[in-house]
Amino acid sequence: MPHAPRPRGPKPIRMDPDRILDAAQEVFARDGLRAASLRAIAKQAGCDPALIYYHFDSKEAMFTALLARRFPPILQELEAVAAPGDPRSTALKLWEVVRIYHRHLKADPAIRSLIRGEIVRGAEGLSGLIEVRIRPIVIAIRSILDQGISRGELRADLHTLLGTFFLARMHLEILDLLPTVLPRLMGLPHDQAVETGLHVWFDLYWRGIARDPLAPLPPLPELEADPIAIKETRP
Amino acid sequence: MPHAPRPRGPKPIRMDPDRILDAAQEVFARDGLRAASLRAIAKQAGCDPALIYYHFDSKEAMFTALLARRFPPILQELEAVAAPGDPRSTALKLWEVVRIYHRHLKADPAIRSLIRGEIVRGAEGLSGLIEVRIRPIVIAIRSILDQGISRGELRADLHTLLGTFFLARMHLEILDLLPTVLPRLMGLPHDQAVETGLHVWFDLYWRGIARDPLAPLPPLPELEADPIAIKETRP
DNA sequence: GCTCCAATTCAACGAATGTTGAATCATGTG
DNA sequence: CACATGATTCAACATTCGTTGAATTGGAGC
Repeated sequence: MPHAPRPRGPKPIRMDPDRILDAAQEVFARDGLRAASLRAIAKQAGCDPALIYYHFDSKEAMFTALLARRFPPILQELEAVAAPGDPRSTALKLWEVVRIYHRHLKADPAIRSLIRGEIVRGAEGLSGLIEVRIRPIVIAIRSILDQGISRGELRADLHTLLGTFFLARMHLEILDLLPTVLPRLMGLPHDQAVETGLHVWFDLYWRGIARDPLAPLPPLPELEADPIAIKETRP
Repeated sequence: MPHAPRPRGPKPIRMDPDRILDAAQEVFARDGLRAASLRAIAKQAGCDPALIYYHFDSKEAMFTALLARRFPPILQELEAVAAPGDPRSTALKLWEVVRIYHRHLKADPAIRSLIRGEIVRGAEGLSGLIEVRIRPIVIAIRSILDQGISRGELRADLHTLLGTFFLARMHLEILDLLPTVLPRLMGLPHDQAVETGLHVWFDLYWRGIARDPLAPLPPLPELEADPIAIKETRP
């Protein structure tokens, strides 16, 4: 056993905390939030589990950091669409909401899982943070619906809070479940399950909330498949 | 420490395996599926953890048993509604689907959690079983939609598989999230959050799928709040 | 070249988990 | 009453988890 004692010190390349977050995101996406272990995250990041505790206070602090780098860009885009100055029709604005959601969340199952499950039950310290992040988003989308009523484009008796809930929530379900459930359940090809599902859903949703449900939807811009790069690593 | 050695044998009352399932259901509902431990279930049931392994082969076998006693009654009721002989209007039939779901799942967050999360990822052995249980339910609901199209009550271009997905899935979301999310997010009273949410949702959904979206819905029977008794303990 | 500090690794701790084997009791049957 | 059998408990097992303290290294500043 005379192999040399392994070097203990730092590797030539310093570990960027953001790279740990990338690894965490990937492991969360694969194993789920609770089942993801720090050891698995460390392995994915290529470092020792203890190093995570040097950069973050705890596992929960990693969640917070994940939320902190993912939500603000989403909120910023949503608030731009919700700004009263935006002259587009309500239908186009809501479809833009779908596109923004889609662009930011499609490639990030970890955040979806976080939003999905850990709101109801789970670490109590987390839910407060999620509230802080999600409430402004709800307000932005809801204001689009409120403006739509004022403009006479949406039915006057629309419950805008629940309408917001329906739109955002079903979007998550479509992203997470359609690609896996539909093929296994009904033998449907899953190639474009999400895109098809979102279009069918938006059509049904719009008929449900529009003042004139039979008026055809305007042409909708395509969904962009490319995920959003969270952080540009400079060369 | 001269306390007498505790009796090791069986308690005067035999432990019914169904009582263990009841306990499991309660603990799953409280802690979630993964976080629920056999020790917590045993404590809730008032027995030793090892006893669970006498009545069930493993933790997974408990899940199977839980599914086996919950799903058949739901399916039976749904298939009765989906029978082509049923003369009721499609709107009433779909509302009846909502009521059946509601009656059986409202008081059983454990099963909802099982349906919700463990389909996508998680124990692979489970998902097959869930498929076996869920597929017939999907078929029943979808056939209601198909019949609705044939009768001219639903829009001809309706995607019935996705329509089934939307109806059942949003129902689960409403049951689980509205009572906890809406009050915390928007200060809404949660007393009748679920009932209100379901009515608003069904109204929107029906407008989305109906051939004549502006025709008013027929009077809908009330939702029954009382949970279904799973097993009658004979006296 | 020496020193100090930030970054990293190693090894271990305590707690919790699913599971098992052996021991113990209760009860019905001969 | 003896005894077999089914039901229950105890104690322990091997893992895994989040977390921590000490040791070790590389590089920056003097």
